[in-house]
Amino acid sequence: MSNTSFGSPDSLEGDHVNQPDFEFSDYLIFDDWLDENPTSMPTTQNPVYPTIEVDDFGGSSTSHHQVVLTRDHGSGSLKKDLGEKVAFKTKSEVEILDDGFRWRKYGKKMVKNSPNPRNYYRCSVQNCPVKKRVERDREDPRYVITTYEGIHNHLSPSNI
DNA sequence: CGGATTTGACCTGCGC
DNA sequence: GCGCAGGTCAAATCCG
Repeated sequence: MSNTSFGSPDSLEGDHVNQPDFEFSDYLIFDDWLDENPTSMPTTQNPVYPTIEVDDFGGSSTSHHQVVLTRDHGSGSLKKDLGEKVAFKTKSEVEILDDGFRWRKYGKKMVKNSPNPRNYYRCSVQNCPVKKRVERDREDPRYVITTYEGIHNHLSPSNI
């Protein structure tokens, strides 16, 4: 897969399009953060869209992450949710960010809401029910919206 | 050879 | 009841 259609000359780092250093587990801290701020707990009635700026990723690039935590745990919900549902909005040229886990793409779909295709990934670990949805922002193709669904059953890919 | 990727088809839920 | 949109599967293909 050598699709480098997004190889824009406006490279953030010049060489490394894949941040090889940062631990994606850092993102998961946001979930804890939410847990400690129940007053900020977003609901289906009052969604909260906190914006977190991370300017120390790998120490070489500045990234802005908008975190949208969705707790669609309504008692009347007919859908069965795998657990947590977290959406990240990340400024990146590539959608395949090295978050430390191994993902296997299992689908691609063109969504009506966006001119860009939406990609579906699943954690390569068999026990892991975690799914990931990646799509580009409709208004800002430079941004990638990543939605995680579920919780990893394993500590880290290194522990497989 | 094994694992990952691709792409179209199929299935399900929801709205009208 | 029908159509649309989103989500998932699975066979074929490619790469390391």
